[in-house]
Amino acid sequence: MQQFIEICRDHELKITPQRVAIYQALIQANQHPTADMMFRLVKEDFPHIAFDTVNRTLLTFADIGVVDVVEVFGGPKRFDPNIDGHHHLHCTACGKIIDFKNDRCTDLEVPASITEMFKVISKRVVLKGLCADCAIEQ
Amino acid sequence: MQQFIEICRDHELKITPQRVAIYQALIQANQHPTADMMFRLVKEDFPHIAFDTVNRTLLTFADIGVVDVVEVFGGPKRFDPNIDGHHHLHCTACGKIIDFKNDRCTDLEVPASITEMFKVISKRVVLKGLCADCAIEQ
DNA sequence: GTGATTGCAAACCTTTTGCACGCCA
DNA sequence: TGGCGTGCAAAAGGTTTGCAATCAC
Repeated sequence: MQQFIEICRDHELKITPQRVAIYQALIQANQHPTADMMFRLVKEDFPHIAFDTVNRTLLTFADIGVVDVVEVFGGPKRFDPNIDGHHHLHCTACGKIIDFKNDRCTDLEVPASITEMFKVISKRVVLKGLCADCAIEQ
Repeated sequence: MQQFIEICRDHELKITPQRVAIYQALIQANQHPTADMMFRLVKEDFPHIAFDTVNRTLLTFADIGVVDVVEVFGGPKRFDPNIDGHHHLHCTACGKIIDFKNDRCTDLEVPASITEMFKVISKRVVLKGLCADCAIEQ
């Protein structure tokens, strides 16, 4: 939380009760929430908040690196409070996104032929398939 | 094209002029088009086609494996006529998606701890950053 | 002929925008 | 106090749905 306040100060953002509430909900959220999911979550502790505030705050947080906007295959944006280097499994049946850590993926070197023509900021391995629950049903 | 007809037959889909036109536009498209971009493109040869037909056909094509729906970070769905194993660069400034091939990425082994709990269908390395054009402007 | 497909329009959902009011610094 | 941030409402953009007419088989 102290860290969050510092990041806001660094970016000259005011510390408002709404931003604090959204940040707290975010670090509790575990399922790569959409803006709407975050809105419902924050509203429990902050009933008067507007959806619009939640959405704009999440975008602001993405700008300053507090959250990550993750890759999706259509549908609403999804946010990831986990900004450590990690990778994703996407279940094509239920839409769940599962984080995983793996050194072989994280240490994968981007070839020089790419870095010469493209300034790489982030790197992620994305796997599509079926999660355990959905694999059983099929 | 013969190949396309066979795939349709395999999936019991009728060969309609619309589907043929959309398929032809697709193999010419090079920039991971959205449904709307495809609609404009197809309309040149097929002025009377409805946006809806293009969109639904693309989703059907995705179902049968003729196109791939690619990962995006919000915004409209984007389709990829290139279904060979390859990887993506996403320019965060202009939104361009650039394909690249790289054996080290393609040969990356998914650890058994993942495949045991998740049925992997596809694998892709996704890099975010700045393309050459946008890197100059910054 | 029959059922899949198309075109059209409306509905739906998500995201964006403009503006007046309120609050943090 | 000044200007950023919020809440509200409307608009915009993309996708989905239902239905009648049409077309491929």
